[in-house]
Amino acid sequence: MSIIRKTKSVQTLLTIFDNNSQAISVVNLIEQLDGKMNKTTIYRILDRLENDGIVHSFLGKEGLKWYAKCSGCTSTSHKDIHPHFQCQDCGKVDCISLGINIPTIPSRKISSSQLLLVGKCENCC
Amino acid sequence: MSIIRKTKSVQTLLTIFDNNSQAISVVNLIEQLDGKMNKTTIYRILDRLENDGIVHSFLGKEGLKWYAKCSGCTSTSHKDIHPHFQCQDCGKVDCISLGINIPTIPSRKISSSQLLLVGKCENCC
DNA sequence: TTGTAAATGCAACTAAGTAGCGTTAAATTT
DNA sequence: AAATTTAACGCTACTTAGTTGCATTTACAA
Repeated sequence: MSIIRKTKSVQTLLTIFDNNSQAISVVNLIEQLDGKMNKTTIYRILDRLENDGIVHSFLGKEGLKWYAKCSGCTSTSHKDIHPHFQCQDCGKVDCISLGINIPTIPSRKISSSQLLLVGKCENCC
Repeated sequence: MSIIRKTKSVQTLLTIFDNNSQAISVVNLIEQLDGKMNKTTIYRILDRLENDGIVHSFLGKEGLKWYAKCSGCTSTSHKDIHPHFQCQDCGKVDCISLGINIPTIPSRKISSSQLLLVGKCENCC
Protein backbone atom coordinates (compact mmCIF):
# COMPACT_ATOMS: atom_id res chain seq x y z
CA MET A 1 0.00 0.00 0.00
CA SER A 2 1.54 3.28 -1.04
CA ILE A 3 1.36 6.37 1.08
CA ILE A 4 -1.56 8.42 -0.07
CA ARG A 5 -2.62 11.70 1.40
CA LYS A 6 -6.21 12.80 1.53
CA THR A 7 -5.78 15.98 -0.43
CA LYS A 8 -8.62 18.04 -1.81
CA SER A 9 -7.90 16.71 -5.28
CA VAL A 10 -7.97 13.10 -4.18
CA GLN A 11 -11.28 13.61 -2.43
CA THR A 12 -12.78 15.32 -5.45
CA LEU A 13 -11.90 12.32 -7.58
CA LEU A 14 -13.13 9.84 -4.99
CA THR A 15 -16.45 11.66 -4.83
CA ILE A 16 -16.80 11.43 -8.59
CA PHE A 17 -16.24 7.69 -8.50
CA ASP A 18 -18.64 7.31 -5.60
CA ASN A 19 -21.39 9.12 -7.45
CA ASN A 20 -20.79 7.13 -10.58
CA SER A 21 -21.48 3.46 -10.98
CA GLN A 22 -20.10 3.45 -14.48
CA ALA A 23 -16.53 3.60 -15.65
CA ILE A 24 -15.05 6.99 -16.47
CA SER A 25 -12.42 7.78 -19.06
CA VAL A 26 -9.44 9.90 -18.12
CA VAL A 27 -10.31 12.22 -20.98
CA ASN A 28 -13.72 12.74 -19.46
CA LEU A 29 -12.25 13.43 -16.02
CA ILE A 30 -9.81 15.98 -17.46
CA GLU A 31 -12.71 17.65 -19.23
CA GLN A 32 -15.05 17.83 -16.24
CA LEU A 33 -12.29 18.99 -13.92
CA ASP A 34 -10.92 21.61 -16.31
CA GLY A 35 -9.85 24.65 -14.34
CA LYS A 36 -10.14 22.85 -11.02
CA MET A 37 -7.33 20.37 -11.39
CA ASN A 38 -4.32 19.90 -13.61
CA LYS A 39 -4.40 16.93 -15.93
CA THR A 40 -1.01 15.75 -14.70
CA THR A 41 -2.44 15.66 -11.21
CA ILE A 42 -5.38 13.63 -12.42
CA TYR A 43 -3.15 11.05 -14.06
CA ARG A 44 -1.02 10.79 -10.94
CA ILE A 45 -3.90 10.45 -8.52
CA LEU A 46 -5.53 7.76 -10.63
CA ASP A 47 -2.23 5.94 -10.63
CA ARG A 48 -2.05 6.02 -6.87
CA LEU A 49 -5.68 5.03 -6.43
CA GLU A 50 -5.08 2.06 -8.69
CA ASN A 51 -1.96 1.01 -6.78
CA ASP A 52 -4.00 1.15 -3.62
CA GLY A 53 -6.69 -1.05 -5.10
CA ILE A 54 -9.36 1.62 -4.89
CA VAL A 55 -9.97 1.78 -8.62
CA HIS A 56 -8.97 -0.38 -11.56
CA SER A 57 -8.12 0.65 -15.09
CA PHE A 58 -8.58 -0.84 -18.52
CA LEU A 59 -8.56 0.25 -22.14
CA GLY A 60 -11.67 1.17 -24.07
CA LYS A 61 -12.31 0.41 -27.70
CA GLU A 62 -10.25 3.33 -28.96
CA GLY A 63 -7.32 2.53 -26.71
CA LEU A 64 -8.18 5.25 -24.23
CA LYS A 65 -7.74 4.63 -20.54
CA TRP A 66 -10.79 4.14 -18.37
CA TYR A 67 -11.13 3.80 -14.62
CA ALA A 68 -13.81 2.33 -12.42
CA LYS A 69 -14.23 1.75 -8.74
CA CYS A 70 -13.02 -1.64 -7.63
CA SER A 71 -15.27 -3.99 -5.82
CA GLY A 72 -13.26 -6.63 -4.09
CA CYS A 73 -9.75 -6.14 -5.38
CA THR A 74 -6.88 -5.37 -3.07
CA SER A 75 -3.67 -3.52 -3.65
CA THR A 76 -1.69 -6.72 -3.91
CA SER A 77 -3.90 -8.74 -6.19
CA HIS A 78 -6.49 -7.40 -8.53
CA LYS A 79 -8.85 -10.33 -8.43
CA ASP A 80 -11.47 -8.15 -9.98
CA ILE A 81 -11.19 -9.64 -13.46
CA HIS A 82 -14.46 -9.02 -15.20
CA PRO A 83 -15.48 -7.96 -18.69
CA HIS A 84 -16.19 -4.37 -19.59
CA PHE A 85 -18.95 -3.31 -21.90
CA GLN A 86 -18.72 -0.27 -24.13
CA CYS A 87 -21.69 1.09 -26.03
CA GLN A 88 -20.81 1.82 -29.65
CA ASP A 89 -23.47 4.51 -29.86
CA CYS A 90 -23.28 6.58 -26.66
CA GLY A 91 -19.79 5.48 -25.61
CA LYS A 92 -20.82 4.55 -22.09
CA VAL A 93 -18.72 1.90 -20.37
CA ASP A 94 -19.78 -0.46 -17.59
CA CYS A 95 -18.19 -3.19 -15.55
CA ILE A 96 -20.02 -6.44 -16.10
CA SER A 97 -20.45 -8.61 -13.04
CA LEU A 98 -19.65 -11.87 -14.70
CA GLY A 99 -16.79 -14.23 -14.19
CA ILE A 100 -15.17 -15.15 -17.46
CA ASN A 101 -13.55 -18.38 -18.44
CA ILE A 102 -9.99 -17.62 -19.32
CA PRO A 103 -8.71 -20.35 -21.59
CA THR A 104 -5.45 -22.04 -20.68
CA ILE A 105 -2.90 -22.18 -23.43
CA PRO A 106 -0.23 -24.86 -23.56
CA SER A 107 3.31 -23.62 -22.80
CA ARG A 108 2.14 -20.14 -21.96
CA LYS A 109 1.44 -18.60 -18.60
CA ILE A 110 -1.38 -16.10 -18.53
CA SER A 111 -1.15 -13.56 -15.77
CA SER A 112 -3.86 -11.11 -16.71
CA SER A 113 -6.53 -10.70 -19.29
CA GLN A 114 -8.98 -8.12 -20.46
CA LEU A 115 -12.24 -8.73 -22.22
CA LEU A 116 -13.95 -5.79 -23.85
CA LEU A 117 -17.45 -6.27 -25.16
CA VAL A 118 -18.69 -3.73 -27.67
CA GLY A 119 -22.31 -3.29 -28.63
CA LYS A 120 -25.44 -1.38 -27.81
CA CYS A 121 -26.35 -0.58 -24.24
CA GLU A 122 -29.81 -0.81 -22.71
CA ASN A 123 -30.64 2.75 -23.76
CA CYS A 124 -29.28 2.57 -27.29
CA CYS A 125 -30.64 -0.87 -28.16
CA MET B 1 -15.01 -4.67 -51.08
CA SER B 2 -13.17 -1.47 -51.69
CA ILE B 3 -11.10 -0.82 -54.77
CA ILE B 4 -7.53 -1.68 -53.97
CA ARG B 5 -4.58 -1.39 -56.33
CA LYS B 6 -1.64 -3.68 -56.17
CA THR B 7 0.98 -1.04 -55.66
CA LYS B 8 4.55 -1.72 -54.69
CA SER B 9 3.80 -0.54 -51.15
CA VAL B 10 0.81 -2.83 -50.80
CA GLN B 11 2.83 -5.80 -51.97
CA THR B 12 5.66 -4.98 -49.59
CA LEU B 13 3.23 -5.05 -46.69
CA LEU B 14 1.52 -8.21 -47.88
CA THR B 15 4.89 -9.93 -48.10
CA ILE B 16 5.68 -8.94 -44.54
CA PHE B 17 2.42 -10.43 -43.33
CA ASP B 18 2.97 -13.56 -45.39
CA ASN B 19 6.39 -14.11 -43.87
CA ASN B 20 5.12 -13.51 -40.38
CA SER B 21 2.75 -15.77 -38.52
CA GLN B 22 2.62 -13.41 -35.57
CA ALA B 23 0.82 -10.14 -35.24
CA ILE B 24 2.73 -6.95 -36.03
CA SER B 25 2.28 -3.55 -34.45
CA VAL B 26 1.95 -0.50 -36.65
CA VAL B 27 4.83 1.07 -34.76
CA ASN B 28 7.00 -1.90 -35.70
CA LEU B 29 5.97 -1.64 -39.35
CA ILE B 30 6.76 2.07 -39.45
CA GLU B 31 10.15 1.30 -37.93
CA GLN B 32 11.11 -1.52 -40.26
CA LEU B 33 9.90 0.37 -43.33
CA ASP B 34 11.58 3.63 -42.40
CA GLY B 35 12.93 5.28 -45.52
CA LYS B 36 11.02 2.94 -47.81
CA MET B 37 7.51 3.99 -47.05
CA ASN B 38 5.79 6.91 -45.41
CA LYS B 39 3.95 6.21 -42.16
CA THR B 40 0.78 7.82 -43.49
CA THR B 41 0.87 5.36 -46.36
CA ILE B 42 1.29 2.46 -43.97
CA TYR B 43 -1.73 3.50 -41.93
CA ARG B 44 -3.80 3.91 -45.08
CA ILE B 45 -2.83 0.58 -46.61
CA LEU B 46 -3.53 -1.27 -43.38
CA ASP B 47 -6.92 0.38 -43.31
CA ARG B 48 -7.70 -0.84 -46.79
CA LEU B 49 -6.40 -4.32 -46.15
CA GLU B 50 -8.61 -4.54 -43.11
CA ASN B 51 -11.66 -3.34 -45.02
CA ASP B 52 -10.97 -6.02 -47.59
CA GLY B 53 -10.76 -8.68 -44.90
CA ILE B 54 -7.13 -9.48 -45.61
CA VAL B 55 -5.92 -8.52 -42.17
CA HIS B 56 -7.60 -7.76 -38.87
CA SER B 57 -6.62 -5.29 -36.21
CA PHE B 58 -6.83 -5.14 -32.46
CA LEU B 59 -5.30 -3.24 -29.58
CA GLY B 60 -2.34 -4.50 -27.58
CA LYS B 61 -1.85 -4.05 -23.87
CA GLU B 62 -0.56 -0.49 -24.20
CA GLY B 63 -3.38 0.56 -26.48
CA LEU B 64 -1.23 0.37 -29.61
CA LYS B 65 -2.69 -0.96 -32.81
CA TRP B 66 -1.66 -4.40 -34.04
CA TYR B 67 -2.45 -6.20 -37.26
CA ALA B 68 -2.42 -9.85 -38.21
CA LYS B 69 -3.35 -11.81 -41.27
CA CYS B 70 -6.93 -13.00 -41.24
CA SER B 71 -7.74 -16.64 -41.59
CA GLY B 72 -11.33 -17.03 -42.52
CA CYS B 73 -12.79 -13.57 -42.19
CA THR B 74 -14.35 -11.79 -45.14
CA SER B 75 -14.75 -8.11 -45.88
CA THR B 76 -18.38 -8.15 -44.84
CA SER B 77 -18.15 -10.05 -41.60
CA HIS B 78 -15.13 -10.52 -39.46
CA LYS B 79 -16.01 -13.86 -38.02
CA ASP B 80 -12.47 -14.22 -36.93
CA ILE B 81 -13.12 -13.50 -33.28
CA HIS B 82 -10.33 -15.08 -31.33
CA PRO B 83 -8.21 -14.07 -28.37
CA HIS B 84 -4.81 -12.47 -28.74
CA PHE B 85 -1.90 -13.25 -26.53
CA GLN B 86 0.77 -10.69 -25.66
CA CYS B 87 3.98 -11.62 -23.89
CA GLN B 88 4.71 -9.25 -21.04
CA ASP B 89 8.44 -9.89 -21.36
CA CYS B 90 9.32 -9.85 -25.06
CA GLY B 91 6.18 -8.07 -26.27
CA LYS B 92 5.37 -10.65 -28.93
CA VAL B 93 1.72 -10.97 -29.90
CA ASP B 94 -0.02 -14.02 -31.35
CA CYS B 95 -3.49 -14.90 -32.48
CA ILE B 96 -4.81 -17.78 -30.43
CA SER B 97 -6.83 -20.34 -32.33
CA LEU B 98 -9.52 -20.76 -29.77
CA GLY B 99 -13.16 -19.95 -29.90
CA ILE B 100 -14.23 -17.95 -26.89
CA ASN B 101 -17.52 -17.98 -25.12
CA ILE B 102 -18.88 -14.49 -25.27
CA PRO B 103 -21.35 -14.05 -22.46
CA THR B 104 -24.76 -12.73 -23.29
CA ILE B 105 -25.89 -9.78 -21.24
CA PRO B 106 -29.55 -9.00 -20.64
CA SER B 107 -30.86 -5.94 -22.48
CA ARG B 108 -27.60 -5.37 -24.31
CA LYS B 109 -26.61 -6.36 -27.81
CA ILE B 110 -22.98 -7.32 -28.23
CA SER B 111 -21.65 -6.87 -31.73
CA SER B 112 -17.96 -7.40 -31.23
CA SER B 113 -15.57 -8.30 -28.52
CA GLN B 114 -11.88 -8.46 -27.91
CA LEU B 115 -10.06 -10.65 -25.47
CA LEU B 116 -6.43 -9.89 -24.76
CA LEU B 117 -4.46 -12.38 -22.73
CA VAL B 118 -1.26 -11.13 -21.17
CA GLY B 119 1.43 -13.36 -19.78
CA LYS B 120 4.64 -15.17 -20.66
CA CYS B 121 5.11 -16.78 -24.04
CA GLU B 122 6.71 -20.16 -24.69
CA ASN B 123 10.18 -18.59 -24.90
CA CYS B 124 9.91 -16.34 -21.88
CA CYS B 125 8.20 -18.83 -19.55
C1' DT C 1 4.05 25.70 15.18
C1' DT C 2 7.43 24.05 12.39
C1' DG C 3 9.89 20.72 9.37
C1' DT C 4 9.66 17.53 5.67
C1' DA C 5 8.24 14.79 2.21
C1' DA C 6 4.26 14.04 -0.60
C1' DA C 7 1.41 16.23 -3.79
C1' DT C 8 0.36 19.84 -7.14
C1' DG C 9 0.81 23.14 -11.15
C1' DC C 10 3.02 24.47 -15.04
C1' DA C 11 5.44 24.20 -19.21
C1' DA C 12 7.61 21.53 -22.32
C1' DC C 13 7.87 17.29 -24.36
C1' DT C 14 6.91 12.45 -26.66
C1' DA C 15 4.58 9.59 -29.61
C1' DA C 16 0.49 7.52 -32.09
C1' DG C 17 -2.48 8.57 -35.29
C1' DT C 18 -4.92 11.93 -38.74
C1' DA C 19 -5.80 15.52 -42.49
C1' DG C 20 -4.96 18.45 -46.57
C1' DC C 21 -2.96 18.81 -50.79
C1' DG C 22 0.00 18.54 -54.67
C1' DT C 23 2.32 14.77 -57.20
C1' DT C 24 2.94 9.98 -58.88
C1' DA C 25 1.68 5.85 -60.87
C1' DA C 26 -1.66 1.86 -61.48
C1' DA C 27 -5.13 0.40 -64.42
C1' DT C 28 -8.47 1.30 -68.02
C1' DT C 29 -9.65 3.20 -72.53
C1' DT C 30 -8.73 4.65 -77.02
C1' DA D 1 1.47 2.19 -77.27
C1' DA D 2 -0.12 6.69 -75.85
C1' DA D 3 -3.52 9.11 -73.39
C1' DT D 4 -6.65 9.44 -69.58
C1' DT D 5 -8.43 8.84 -65.12
C1' DT D 6 -8.29 8.55 -60.41
C1' DA D 7 -6.48 5.72 -56.57
C1' DA D 8 -2.51 5.89 -54.00
C1' DC D 9 1.55 8.21 -52.29
C1' DG D 10 4.75 11.60 -49.89
C1' DC D 11 5.20 15.46 -47.35
C1' DT D 12 4.13 18.72 -43.92
C1' DA D 13 1.52 20.08 -40.39
C1' DC D 14 -1.56 19.02 -36.97
C1' DT D 15 -4.22 16.69 -32.94
C1' DT D 16 -4.37 14.52 -28.76
C1' DA D 17 -3.24 11.12 -24.92
C1' DG D 18 -0.05 10.59 -21.83
C1' DT D 19 4.74 11.74 -19.52
C1' DT D 20 8.69 14.34 -17.34
C1' DG D 21 11.30 17.78 -14.72
C1' DC D 22 11.22 21.19 -11.56
C1' DA D 23 9.75 24.80 -8.60
C1' DT D 24 5.96 25.61 -5.31
C1' DT D 25 2.46 24.26 -2.13
C1' DT D 26 0.23 21.60 1.37
C1' DA D 27 -0.88 17.52 4.40
C1' DC D 28 0.44 15.81 8.46
C1' DA D 29 3.50 14.23 12.13
C1' DA D 30 6.82 15.67 15.58
